[in-house]
Amino acid sequence: MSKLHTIKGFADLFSPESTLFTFMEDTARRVFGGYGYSELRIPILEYTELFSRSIGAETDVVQKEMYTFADRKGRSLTMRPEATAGIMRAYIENNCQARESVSKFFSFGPMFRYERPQKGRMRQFHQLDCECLGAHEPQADAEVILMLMFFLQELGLTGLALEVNTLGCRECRPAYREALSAFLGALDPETLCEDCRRRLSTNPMRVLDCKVPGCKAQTENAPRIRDHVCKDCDEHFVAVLRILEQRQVPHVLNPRLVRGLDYYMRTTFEVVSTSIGAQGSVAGGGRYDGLVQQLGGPDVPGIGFACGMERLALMLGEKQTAHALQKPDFYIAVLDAGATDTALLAAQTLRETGLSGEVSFSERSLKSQMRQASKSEAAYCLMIGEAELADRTVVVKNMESGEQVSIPLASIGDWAEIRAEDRQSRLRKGAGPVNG
RNA sequence: GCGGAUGUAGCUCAGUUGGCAGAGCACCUGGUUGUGGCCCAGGGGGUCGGGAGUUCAAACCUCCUCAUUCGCCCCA
Repeated sequence: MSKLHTIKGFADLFSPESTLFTFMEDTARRVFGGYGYSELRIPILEYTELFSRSIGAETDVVQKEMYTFADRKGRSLTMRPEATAGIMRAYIENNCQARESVSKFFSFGPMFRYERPQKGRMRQFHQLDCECLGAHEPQADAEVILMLMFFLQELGLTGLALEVNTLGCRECRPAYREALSAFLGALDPETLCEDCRRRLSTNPMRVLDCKVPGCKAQTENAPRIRDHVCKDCDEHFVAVLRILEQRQVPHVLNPRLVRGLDYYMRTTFEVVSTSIGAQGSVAGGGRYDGLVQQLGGPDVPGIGFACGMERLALMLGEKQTAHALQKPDFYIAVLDAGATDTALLAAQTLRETGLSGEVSFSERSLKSQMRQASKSEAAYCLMIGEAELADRTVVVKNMESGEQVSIPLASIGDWAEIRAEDRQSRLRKGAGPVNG
């Protein structure tokens, strides 16, 4: 029989990584909830058309990276490569604009892109998404950015850089694109990398984003979109920046910041880390005012962002910000097989009182069991064998002090209650059984 | 889609010019001990990722393949 393994780029998440994901989700609910965002859960599978129409038919994501297949009736379905499109579909389909002028959603879950896996990039990866629909004001952009930065701060992350730019709108972007093409076309193609020579015709704005030093040097004096946007776009961007400055949110204007998905316009932003490898983009987003209409809905503006949870987890793990796993209160060592039932029932009583811990089921030597108890870092080791069973007692050993006492089985609930209260008060004092 | 690296015990990894398959940690047994941590002695464990080739002889050399990983690309 051949060994089974996971699909390339798909992973099983055990603790502590899974714990980090829970932590991020809990923090997201708390922070985003505080801004009036409600959780929206959307399907993982959608009709392919949804993504090709929103993300852009010419993008790499749509052309090369989607998990697309036909269902049993021959309809083309796609595992979502990102969340925004599905949220737009849900918004339109449920007539959300009729119920409230502004709708704010957050959502998280797995996304799928057929890419070559590497650090911070999986084929099944997880994103945390926020979308604000119905507000065209620059204050909405600023609030979204402030919320994202606050969320990252609440996760305990530092060393992140916020980059912002404006991409112009349908009115002014074509003119800029032309100006840029003209500039790039005048360059000696030999001085650009192979990829950029291709981009000249496919997506000239991406040339600005190239990391090859030669290309960077060549585009040093390229026309900047900031200088080519229309009056409305400029005022909008200035208003966003004004709030960031008032709040003293550190940020850098990056004229080269362009987004890979077609639907973005005006404000665009990205949060990058330099400490987690080549895939340093931790979060990215921007405004997408035409998208809802483009998908057949009303003309409703929108702005949002997505966070890469695997990338956040890399940073959390690295800094060990992770909060941790609670140490158990007890470990029950079973000295004789005949005492196992009693031990199990005692453990159940302890847990119902609020304590946590495990029972040893195996008939191993006491030495081995004590080693287990020690390894589990339980506060107390309870021991029960034939002798204890006979006089209805249990031996309770304080693992820290080494003290041990024999208490009646019948009063184990009382003992647990005292212990549980003790733990509560320790938690209140901040010296609880939580390690950092 | 393109490039580099890696794959040997449960884990982390050594393994010289091709010559008996190794260490540390973990696990188990015994000793010591204030019934656990430290220490001592012993033990179980391996398709050397898989397949083919070269050779008297391959973990080591060649080819193929699978997997992992880091980059490019792309993106969060």
